[in-house]
Amino acid sequence: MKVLHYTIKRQTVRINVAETTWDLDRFIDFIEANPVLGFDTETTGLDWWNSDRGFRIRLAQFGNGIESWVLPVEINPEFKAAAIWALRKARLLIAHNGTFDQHVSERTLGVPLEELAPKMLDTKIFAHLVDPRQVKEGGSGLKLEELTKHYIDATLAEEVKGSMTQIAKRYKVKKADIWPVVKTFDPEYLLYAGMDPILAYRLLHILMPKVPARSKAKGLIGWEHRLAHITAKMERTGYLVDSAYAEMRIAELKAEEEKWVQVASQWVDNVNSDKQLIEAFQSFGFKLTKKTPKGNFSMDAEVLDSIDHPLAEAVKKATKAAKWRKTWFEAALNGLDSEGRVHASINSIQARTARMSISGSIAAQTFPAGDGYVRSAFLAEEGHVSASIDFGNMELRVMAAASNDPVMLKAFYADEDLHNITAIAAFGPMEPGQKKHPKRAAGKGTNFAIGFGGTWKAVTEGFGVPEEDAKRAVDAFWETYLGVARFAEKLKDEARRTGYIYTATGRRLPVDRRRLYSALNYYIQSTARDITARAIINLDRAGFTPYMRLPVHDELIFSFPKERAAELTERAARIMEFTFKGLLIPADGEIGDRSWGSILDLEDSKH
DNA sequence: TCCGTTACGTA
DNA sequence: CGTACGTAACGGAC
Repeated sequence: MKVLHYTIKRQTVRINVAETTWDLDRFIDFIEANPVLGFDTETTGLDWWNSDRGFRIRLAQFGNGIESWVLPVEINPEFKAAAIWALRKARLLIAHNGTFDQHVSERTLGVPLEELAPKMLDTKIFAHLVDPRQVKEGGSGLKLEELTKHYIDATLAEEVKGSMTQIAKRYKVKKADIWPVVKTFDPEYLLYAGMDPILAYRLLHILMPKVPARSKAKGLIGWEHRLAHITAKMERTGYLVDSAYAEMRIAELKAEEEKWVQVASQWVDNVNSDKQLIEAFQSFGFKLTKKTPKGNFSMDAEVLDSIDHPLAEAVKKATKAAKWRKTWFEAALNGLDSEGRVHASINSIQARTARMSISGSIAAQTFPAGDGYVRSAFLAEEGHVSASIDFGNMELRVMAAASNDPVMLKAFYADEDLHNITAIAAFGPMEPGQKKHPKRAAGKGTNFAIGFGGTWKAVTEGFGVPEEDAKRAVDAFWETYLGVARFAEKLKDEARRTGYIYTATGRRLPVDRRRLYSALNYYIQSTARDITARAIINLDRAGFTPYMRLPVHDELIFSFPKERAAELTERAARIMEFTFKGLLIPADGEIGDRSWGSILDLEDSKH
């Protein structure tokens, strides 16, 4: 047995590293004496779905606040058996981003998600309930290193968590490539690995009392863990990829890119270099004016659109083709497992407002809307069809219900078009027989922009509404929806006094006092997220998880057996819909063919 | 090799 | 005084 020591704030912690089977007696004693354990794994990478072709677990670590054990499970099957035994023996397991370690445990140790999730406490969830802000927003951050720095010891965070960077340098590899090559008994690696369960254990005990009483009273801790378990099951299921379709699009986009790079090459040798483009356009005599926040000349789509020169068109088309190919189609193919599926990483609680995010091989939340161009690369199971169920007007309905605004509520109860209502308030009534107000766009832009915390400028820039119309519509909004105005003021006042607002689910959201106008948006966005989360949890209880593929903000994507698709879509939509403060948030389903994209290509699709 | 900046896709 | 994300790329800093 190897023993390492490290000092956290003058307190010595001990890391035991098992070297031979004889060491396991003491490991077993430790586990039996500690029913609540910090837990972590070290692996060869992040691609847990490739456990049948190269992905391996290397170390399994267990610990309390002052002592941990590192089992190099890769060198000894008895260590592996001991790790499995410990996972089963533990009453509670504390891990940071425990979802990853659950996937690893399932795929490499055979201990399924269903067994670990009920006793897992994830410090990322606790950290988010205490302070959801990123470090650059003035918060604690959500990564283990950031939390260690904020709550435990800055030096420790730098030394231990930064040590993998140093190790990578020593092995002369990139930081991302160190995981499979670092030697099992490299002392720095063992220290890094052995500290993680200690840090997770300590963090939980620091964070637990800081979780707001209202969050605890509303049961948010248990609720978020259940949600994380369900999204982990969605990750495990993965999404079937139509490789032939992706390959076809890749070839098409490559040809497109080459064509336009060729055109651009008369003037620049790199279409992605803003520096070269600025020089080129200036040399042609174009006067650039738009600046970036840092004061450089801007070279975005708006600027390129305004320049009447073949280079501008070539740059737009070449860069777009390259980006679409790499970001969506090649990412999907690169992430394929041995069964032709990709596994997204669903961060069930991520944004300031707790919105979920999806990263990795299916950046679903950034897929181009409007048609099925990208989504057609993702398929329902054999014999299944794709279905999408989304909430209708969720954020505006939340705004209406939360503020109890009589005008807005009346419009929703009477099933009237709220964008028309806002347009009428600003510009007068519609002609008899008209379905759409001639200035409905200004009404729509205003309704959305206000929800974002915006002003008339947002309506102009974001929705292409003339300045005068935008100003008039925004003024009319606040004069018409007095309940919304009062609610926004109430939230601002709460934020001004306390630095926080609370949502109906008991979530506490910090609001920067210099940006009080964002309080309304935080409330709405976070409440909408919680309504989606609630839907996911209720669908899970009703047995729908095997059919669920991805959450996309106000929409859930499913793979349903073809013959039962209509019935299941209807049942799922009824489970999803929710009455928030007396107002129904309706859910509506659409069924396509095999691919996700086919839903958007339906003739009568609302997309 | 890392990181800040920029651009751009979504709700 | 326009919210929240993730990804790709450049180019200067190390």
